[in-house]
Amino acid sequence: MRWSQAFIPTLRDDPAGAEAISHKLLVRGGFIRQLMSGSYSLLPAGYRVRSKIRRIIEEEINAIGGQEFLMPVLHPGEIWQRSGRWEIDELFRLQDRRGVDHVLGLTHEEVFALIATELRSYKQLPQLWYHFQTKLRDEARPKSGLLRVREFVMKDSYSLDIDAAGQAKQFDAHHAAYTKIFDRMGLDTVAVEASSGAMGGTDSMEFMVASPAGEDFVAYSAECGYSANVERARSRIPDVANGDPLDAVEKFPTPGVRTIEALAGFDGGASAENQIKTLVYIADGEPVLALMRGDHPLQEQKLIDHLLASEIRPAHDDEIVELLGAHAGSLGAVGVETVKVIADPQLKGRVAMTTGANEDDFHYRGVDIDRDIAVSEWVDLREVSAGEGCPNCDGTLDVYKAIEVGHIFKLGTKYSEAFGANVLDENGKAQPIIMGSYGIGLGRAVAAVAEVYNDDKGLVWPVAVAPWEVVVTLVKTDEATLAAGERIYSELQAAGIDVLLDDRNERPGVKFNDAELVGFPFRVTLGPRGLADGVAEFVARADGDSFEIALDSVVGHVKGLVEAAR
RNA sequence: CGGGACGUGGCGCAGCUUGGUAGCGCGCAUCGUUCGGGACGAUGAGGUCGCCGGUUCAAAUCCGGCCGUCCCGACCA
Repeated sequence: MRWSQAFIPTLRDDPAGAEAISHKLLVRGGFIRQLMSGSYSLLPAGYRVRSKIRRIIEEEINAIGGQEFLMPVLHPGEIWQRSGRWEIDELFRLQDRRGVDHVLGLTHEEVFALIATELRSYKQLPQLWYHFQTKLRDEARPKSGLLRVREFVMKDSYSLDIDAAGQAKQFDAHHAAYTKIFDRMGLDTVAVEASSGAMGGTDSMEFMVASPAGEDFVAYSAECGYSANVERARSRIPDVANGDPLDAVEKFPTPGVRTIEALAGFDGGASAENQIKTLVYIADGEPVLALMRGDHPLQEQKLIDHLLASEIRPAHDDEIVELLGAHAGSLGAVGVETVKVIADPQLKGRVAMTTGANEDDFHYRGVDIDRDIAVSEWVDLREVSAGEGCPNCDGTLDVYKAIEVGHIFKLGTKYSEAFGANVLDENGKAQPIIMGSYGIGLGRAVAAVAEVYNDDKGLVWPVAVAPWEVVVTLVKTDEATLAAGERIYSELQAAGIDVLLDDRNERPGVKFNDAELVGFPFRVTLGPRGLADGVAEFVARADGDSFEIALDSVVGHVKGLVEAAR
């Protein structure tokens, strides 16, 4: 391709309102343009990057036995009702001219499970099916350019097995393949324990790339390598000494006290670690009380995961009053028997605690959890913080921001049961197929690479995903330079290198700056000065070091570097 | 969904408080001089000032409604 005819609309200014580096640079470099909120057009350079990422994924999934499909994006609403996912807020629903419900797929478990009903025998398993297809999600808040969008292409694969051992094998194969895929893209990922959310299933792991533009928080221990999304992370914290127990709870007035801090500062109150925080949630329409130590934050996802709820929310004030008889700020679980009470294990064995009395402006002191509160379930609900102890070693946890670039799930039989995807086992008995699902969003992967590989001049693509591997920059477009450029350009092409010839009639500074903004890994510069001596200039974008190289050696040198880095 | 901000040539912005001629930088076109790190001069093209309504002799500017976009939070398979 010659730059004079290529559509690479570079911009001097950052797009208005953009914050994320990848967003700014992908727009400025002429890779993407926004169509509407959460929807981007890929321009030729952007599409080239995405295609290279797609190719890497395809190779690695084929290598573990994947068979490529292509499923529709428009689905009958009925299958989403059958799987129980019809109510998901992010689901785009629409009706055809007859008024029949349809949905735009936000993943493809339903459709693949439906095809899997054609499997008859355990002898046909295992299967590994995948496709690259557009997903549509009505996101509450699209943001950061390509990082969080409403329409994107995802590689999603689905494993089908007769038993848990088979599934574990395919799960591990994906784990290894994903590690390779991200490594080839130049991304340094950590696989972390994750919540499976409304996807269902038992186990899931997310592949995380550390980045300030990320939306997830990962807790990790440098000493043992423990890594978990804070939605799931556990930690070790010191025990708190109990105060002196009382024979019975004692109600006392606390006028105007509505918060943990206020009660801690109240004469006759209690420090935060000696308080029980009572949170009221509505989970799929049912109220539930979550009890935490006063100074501990609740991690909502842990509550969702435990309840297997598809939707939870804090209760509204009127619901709280109706349920407990008091407003938030005076709530407690003492004597509560009609509502499910879930307590964080940090409260286990605690006595002499203070909590709300379910009467405005009154609290109880001397609460003994085991004696006074009917805890239905003890569940870890606490969100960890940096500096706490690692649950697996003597080390300390750090917490960092990360981009989720891949997610792998063990789904179990949720979808196969919903669709009757069974096979006969060796005893002739029908068994539901055990499924796994595995996803990588292509656009987010492009953005993640851009987040990691950039500097103050622009993008710095790794060779394996660069839109073009080399740019041949002509400092002048006089006849001799143009001829030399054309010659090197066609030789590079013949050598199988992705090369762009910058034959634009622009000043050198403009060309150099554009080349750096777009982020070509290598640049070969030709000008009358060097040509007189039979040399070109060679520079690698990553380190910026340049040197002169004989014209005859250019192609060999570039070829060697590119092939080593692909 | 809660909070905040913004919407004016292709891009980035000023103008709005105090109503009256639509402006700047970049980009674009033509010509000339230049040209190994975002050149200079001259000429020129390009704008329903997000939309609808109201106030007014007169609205980019004041008022109301709506739409759109971004940021923070909530949420997020």
